[in-house]
Formats: sequence, structure tokens, C-alpha cells
Amino acid sequence: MATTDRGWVKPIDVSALPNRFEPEEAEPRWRAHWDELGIHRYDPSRPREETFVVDTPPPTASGSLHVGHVFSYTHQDLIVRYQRMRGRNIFYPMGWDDNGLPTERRVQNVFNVRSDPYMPFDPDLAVDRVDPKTKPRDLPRPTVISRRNFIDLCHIVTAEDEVAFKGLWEMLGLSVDWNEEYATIDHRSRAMAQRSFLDLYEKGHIYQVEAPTMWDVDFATAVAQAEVEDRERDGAFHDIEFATEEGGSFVISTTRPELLAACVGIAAHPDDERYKGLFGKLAISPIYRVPVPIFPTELADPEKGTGVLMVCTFGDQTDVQWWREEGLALRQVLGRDGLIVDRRYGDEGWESNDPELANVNYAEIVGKRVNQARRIVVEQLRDPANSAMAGGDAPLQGEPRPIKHAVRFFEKGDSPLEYLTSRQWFVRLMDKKDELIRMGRQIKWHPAHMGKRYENWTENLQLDWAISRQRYFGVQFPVWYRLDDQGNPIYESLIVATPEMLPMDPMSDTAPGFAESQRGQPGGFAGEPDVFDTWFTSSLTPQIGARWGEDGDKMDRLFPMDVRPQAHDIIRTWAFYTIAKSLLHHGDVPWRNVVLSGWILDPDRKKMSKSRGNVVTPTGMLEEYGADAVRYWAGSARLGADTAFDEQVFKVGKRLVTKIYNAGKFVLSQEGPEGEITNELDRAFIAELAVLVDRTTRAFDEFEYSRALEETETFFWSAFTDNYLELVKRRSRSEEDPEGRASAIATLRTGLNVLMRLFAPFVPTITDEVWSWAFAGETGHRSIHVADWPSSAEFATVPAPADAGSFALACDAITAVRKAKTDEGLGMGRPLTSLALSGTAEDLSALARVINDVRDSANASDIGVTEGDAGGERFAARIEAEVQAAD
RNA sequence: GGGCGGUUAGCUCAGUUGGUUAGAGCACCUGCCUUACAAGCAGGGGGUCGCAGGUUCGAGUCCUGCACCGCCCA
Repeated sequence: MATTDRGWVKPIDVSALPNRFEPEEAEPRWRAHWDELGIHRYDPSRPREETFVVDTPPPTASGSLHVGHVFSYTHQDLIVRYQRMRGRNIFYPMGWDDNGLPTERRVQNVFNVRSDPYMPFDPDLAVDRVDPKTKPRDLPRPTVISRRNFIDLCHIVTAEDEVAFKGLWEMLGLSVDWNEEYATIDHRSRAMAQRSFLDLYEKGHIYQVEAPTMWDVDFATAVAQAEVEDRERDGAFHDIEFATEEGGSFVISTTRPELLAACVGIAAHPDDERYKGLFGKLAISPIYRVPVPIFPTELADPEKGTGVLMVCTFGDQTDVQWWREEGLALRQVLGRDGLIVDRRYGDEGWESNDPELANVNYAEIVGKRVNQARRIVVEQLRDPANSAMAGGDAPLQGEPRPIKHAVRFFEKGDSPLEYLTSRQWFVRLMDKKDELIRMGRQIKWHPAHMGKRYENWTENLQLDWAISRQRYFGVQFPVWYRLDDQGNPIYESLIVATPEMLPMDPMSDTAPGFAESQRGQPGGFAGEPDVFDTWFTSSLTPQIGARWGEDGDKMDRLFPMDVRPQAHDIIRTWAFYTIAKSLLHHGDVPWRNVVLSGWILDPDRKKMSKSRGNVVTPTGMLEEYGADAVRYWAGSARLGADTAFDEQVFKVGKRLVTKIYNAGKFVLSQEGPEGEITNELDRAFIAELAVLVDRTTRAFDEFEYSRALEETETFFWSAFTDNYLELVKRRSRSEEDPEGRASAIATLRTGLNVLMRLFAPFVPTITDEVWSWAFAGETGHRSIHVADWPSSAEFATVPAPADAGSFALACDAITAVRKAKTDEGLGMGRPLTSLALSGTAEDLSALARVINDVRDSANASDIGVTEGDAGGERFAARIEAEVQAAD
């Protein structure tokens, strides 16, 4: 026979395999093997069009590993593993975002230290870790250490975090190229951030200005619009009587009476009849008796409070606007530490009709925090002596009226933000909104509606990007200032570093043209002490990966990148700033696609968070269920969809792994003649497999891996194992039908081979395990992860079935038999002495092509068909079972 | 207040351009230790698709309004 002289398909030795698949044994073994084969390595010699580039998010090295990390990083890896099987040269780096406030905070807590930038470096400093069980109030006063010592400690804790993260990524089986590892505080990233600064500075996108800026008093640093969030807080309207210069009075409402000393104007709506007559005149404040201008503004809401309000420097963003537009005085009473600063009424800019009264009152709040000052001022307002005009009543009208209102906070802070004037660096973006939106539209967002969030944010942008921070563990500005004869910096006369100096620190590197001895001396130089906003560096992940401007610059091979995976809560920061940087540096988009993972919610549909104590540890999860099962869970969630944490799904994943293991063992232990796929049922099965391959490939190309998984899983479980395997079990061992047997075995192996590859991105360990038993040797691909992604072209040599519906017909027939057996309480393997199927003449005649497999899987000695009603189903079965011998 | 998303079985979710009787897994009930798999197999019950209108021969799907949940922004 033509089919038999080609050879014999040899079975694998099932007895050599463990009964159960043990992920804890197999996963480390496979990870080591992948490493050995180097299959995750990027090949810089291959051209751009063969390369798939990922702009991997560098996780914040915060010490806490979260199931959300596992979820979203798996999503990237699914896409990457698919692309690798498509033959793409993968660039998949990993960075650690260790620079910035979270690290500073951890260092402060772990070692109970604070940094003082002016303290000298102590090379022998040794500080101990605080016992984490110590209650905060039992801690001694923090040890004050130098900035350099502090940074050393930062490196110690982040190194530990990075080890923990790397361990998690490896356990999860991320196919990252570990040769492409970096940290946002390492030399390369610092040089890149400074290079970015120099380029933006040269192109005129960067400026420095003394201006009101949002300020966090606890961290004592400026913050950017993107880092701000509103929180609902209790507050109270205080109705306070002001006088007019003509002897009249009016009442304003304010939630911030403690800023009365910072009052520089009074405003009301231009159409407000009550106050129309006052515009252009002066008002007199109570307590301090300071004359301030009254002006009209469209921004005042006549319905709010009394319709007239006081403008302070600065209570909020509109105060800043009025201060600019109206050219008001600057009276800042709040210091950078959040305490009321000392001022003297009667001095220039602090004119008062009664300086003596003003100074007595003001002295009571100097050095106080905002809340203390508020209580004191409210008491002062109850005193008629503090009326705006001598002889008046108590300025406070009635009692404060409690309200709930939104207050702005730094997202990492605990005190409301203040607006303080300070010298800060900015990147000019307000004039580039249109271009930024255009960039956003050139990028494909997955899911698409996430692009709207980007546009929304960009359209509503109100401030340029404040990039300077008054912190320690960050990348320094590559800038010095010349000092004047008094030793004060001349901000207009800055010295910028040259590219070959990078990375550099202006606080320890000497400015070109000066000697280090001139640091801080009159006529000498001084370094810029600020550091960059961490986003200034992390918005450069594409450039860091591609080594922009360095030796070995690979921008032409890697940029724009293919995909940026990220979470949707940082569209306004990470995605936005990366697009902005890419626009300003290269005039191009940073990537073609953004894929956004959802969040993991706890079963109450709240975002899982550490503070709620509902966090499941990812390592525990991986140990209990295995990486494949955990990846299955992540893979079953659509992009962008927030997903409730459901442990059941891990169990389903684990079950799938077991099923793959057993199905693999079964298929590969079948032996028989080697031959072509000729049988009608087999051909029909292959035709359906080809459809599956096309559909999953399309889904993956659209980043819809969850659809690919769902379809593959359904096909595997129902078409392959439940039906096809059962239908051909007998034929694949038949002695009488070598051609049919060869066809069955070839089909079984083709089915398994293809399904393993379709599953490989999701469950990389079990699929490679099964692959290794036979297919690795047959194909020469030593790992399934570098095997070719299936294509329907692989089946081109298999003839199309006579009837595309043959496989479905056989499945329906066997289902009818099973139903009959179940109805009679018989086991599925129970032999039948007679089996009769009824259905339409058309179905029955089509069924004839595959009826032998149906008969065999029913374990019937004979099968008959009769035209007739099948009770709403395609077929109905009448059976007679063999009488079983009593035991 | 503006923008975006969601609401489908007890739970977690699919449902492609409108088209037979709305699907899956888990859970539940019944039967079966069947020569790959009891971590299995077979069968079954369970849904007014958030509410109210509209378009259409036909709506889970399109349109309008409303409610609730979530996120972003002000």
C-alpha cells in the first residue's frame, strides 16, 4: 500500500512521563532551556521591517508586587510571543523606574533618615534598618544625612526591589531580553534625560520662570498638572465684611480666611447689580485694613456665596489668572514649608491703614500651619476691634457654613496643594496642543476609545509642563549659573553642559571655564540644585531603548516602536509625555500602537489596593496554580477591560494545562503507518482547523489575544478532544484499514501540533513540553516559541472534504448517541448491539461518508439509519445495549 | 457640570457589519471509575439582555431619554 511504505509513526513512551504535569518542576526547567537557546534575544543585524519593538513599561520599583502587574505584563508577553512566532525579531527590553519620590519615601521609612542637601557626604556612614513592626510614634528622630548618602541608600533599596521584580517576571515566563535591562536612574537613562533637556533647550522648548506654581508643602516641591488630583474635603464658607473706601461695606464668602493677609483684590461679575458701583474703587480688608482694588470679572459666579469674592496670592488657579490679568500686588504669606512667613505691615507692598493693628494680628499667625492660622484668624474676625473700619462690628457674619468641596492634592501627598511663586523650569506645550492631538490620531489605541482620553486631556491642558522638582533622588539639570558680585545666581546667564559630559551632576561637576574653587563664590558659578520630574526621564523609554544619540544608536532600527503597552490611568502622564517628547525631539509618533490593560478589581468591583488589604500576592498565585494557569487568567481578559479578580479562572487554566498534557500524551502515543490525510472526516476536521487558524491570526493582529484564546480553547476542548479524538480512536488503531489509520494519525498529530502553537503564547510551558516530545525533532524548532505561527497554507496539501459539514454531522450524530446512553443510564463505553439514527434523508445521506467513525465511537457492532423526526435535534438515536455479565 | 466606558444566567464574561430558538466557563442537578485525562466524561435545569420610548419585516446589537456602577477631567 502506498501509504505504508513511507514508514511507521513511532509512539512516544508514555510510561516514561509522569502521570501528572508538575509546573513547579517543568517551569524552571523550560525557562533555563529558553535562556540557553537565546530565543528572547534581539538581533540588531536584522532590518526594521522584520523587527517588532516593544516600549516596555518600567515598573516602579516600589517594593510591592501586585496581581495587576502580572495581568498587564502578561498581556504584553502574549503579543510578543505571537510576533516572535510570526518570525519577527523581537526587541523587548525591561527597565526599572527607580528614580523619584516613591523611592525617597521608602528610604525615609526603611532607614528612618532625612536628607539635607547641604550636609557633607560621610563615606563611612552606616545606618540600620528600622524594624518594620515599630510604630511610627516610637521611632527616634530621623537621622539627617547628606544627599549623596541618601542616594546611596536609594540604590540599595531599589536594587532589592529590582531583584524581586525580576524574579516575578521570570516566574511568569516573560520573554524579555534581559540583555536590554536598564534603570531610570542608571548612567544611560540619566545621560538620556540630560540629552533630552539639551535638545529641547537648544530648540527653544524649555524656559525657566519665577511664577506661581502648584506646590506640595510636605514634600516641599513643585508638582505638575498631571500629578494633581481632586479630593472631596470638608470646608466652610466664612462670610466676612469688607469696607469700601467711601465708608460702605459688603460681605464676601471664602473658604480660606487664613489667606486674608494675602488678599490683593476683590472681584464680582460685571453684570452683578449689587456690586456694579464698586468697580474701580478700593475695598478695605478687616484685621489688616489693607486697601485693595475692586474689579469686574466674567469668572465670578453671582450665585456662589455672596457673589463677591476676595482674590489672594494664591488661593487657587483663578487667583493666579486674576493676579496676572489685573496686575495685582503679590502678597505671599505662605512659605515653602507650609508655614505662615513673617511680614511687616508698613513696609513696601504691605501698606495698611492701620499698620499697628495689622502687625499685632499678623504676629499671632506667623510660623503657624494653615489650619492653625485659620482658627486664629476666625477668632480675630469675631472681634469688633478688627473691623475693616474703626468702630465697626465683628467682621465675621454669622457662623461658618460647612460645605463639601473638591480640594487639589498632589497625588502622592497628604496636604492640599498651595500656589507659591518659585523659579521653575517648564517645557512649553500649550502652543502645541493641535500637533499633540494630531500625533495622538496617528497612533492606534487599543481599545480605540482610550484615544479619546488622550485627546480630552490634551485639549484641557492648562499649563506648560513643570519639569523641575526640589527633590534628591532624581536626574539633575545639566545646568550651572554664573554668580554676580554678591554671589547671587544670574538666572539669565546659564551655562549648559556639553553632550560629552553626560551624565553629569552640576553640584559636583565643575562648570566649563571655571575652577571648582569658584563654586558658590562671587563671580563664580553654582549648580542648579533641582532634579527633573521623573516623567521627564520615563517619557524617554523609546529613546533609552534605542540608545538615541549614543554610540550604537539604533533609532533607525527601532523607532517609531510598534507597541506601547500601559495602564489607562497614566495616559495623561506617561503616554502624553512620551508623545510630547517624541514630537519635540523627532517630529514623529513614538509608536504605532498603544495597548491598554484594564485594572484588577476585587470581587466588590473596587480597585484592588494595598490599603484595602485585599491584595493577593502574585508569587503565591504562581506557586499555587503555575505560570501557565496564571497567564491563562490574564489572557482571558480583553484589553482595556477592568476585570474582577476571580480565583476560579486560575483553576480553569490549570485544568486546561492538565488537559493539554493528557491529550498530548494520547495523540503522540498512537502509532501506525505514516500517510496522507485522505479520510473525509479528517479532511473536514482539517478544514475547520484552517478556519480557526485564520480567525486567531486575525485576532492577534488586532491585539485581541483574548478572542484568540477563547476560540482556540473552544476548538481544542470541544472539536478536538471531546469529538475528533473520540471519533477516530478506533480507526487510529485499526488493523483492517491502514490508509484510514494513517489518515487519522496524521490528522491527530496535525491537530495537536497546530493547537499547541496556537496555545503557545498563553501557556508557554506545557505547550513546549508537548512540543518537545515529537514535534521539536520533526520540525527542527527546538522550542515551540520559535516555531512558525500556524497558517492555513500548511493545509494546502490536504484535499478539501467532499462536504464541508462532515465533521459537524459526525459530532451531531455522536451527540445523539451519547444522549441516548445517558438517558438510559449507561456509560459511554458500553457496547451496543444495535444503533439506529434518525434524521432527514439529506442529513442521513451526508452522514454516510463518516458513519463508520460514528459507529465505532458509539462502540456499536452495527449502525442503521431511518428517515424520521429527531425531536428538534439533527439526529436521534435508538440503542440497545449489550447485557452486561453480572459480577 | 463635561467626557469616556459599563449594565446579558446565581458568579465571571463572550456575543464581529441588525437575521433561526441569546452562548461559554464556574456553581447547581442527574448519570457514568469509559484503555489519554475522575484535576475526567456525558446529559440537564437556569436569562422579560438595566428601564422607557423609537427606527425596522426583524433589535442584546442602531437612535433618543432616563437610572445605576466605574474611570478621567473641571
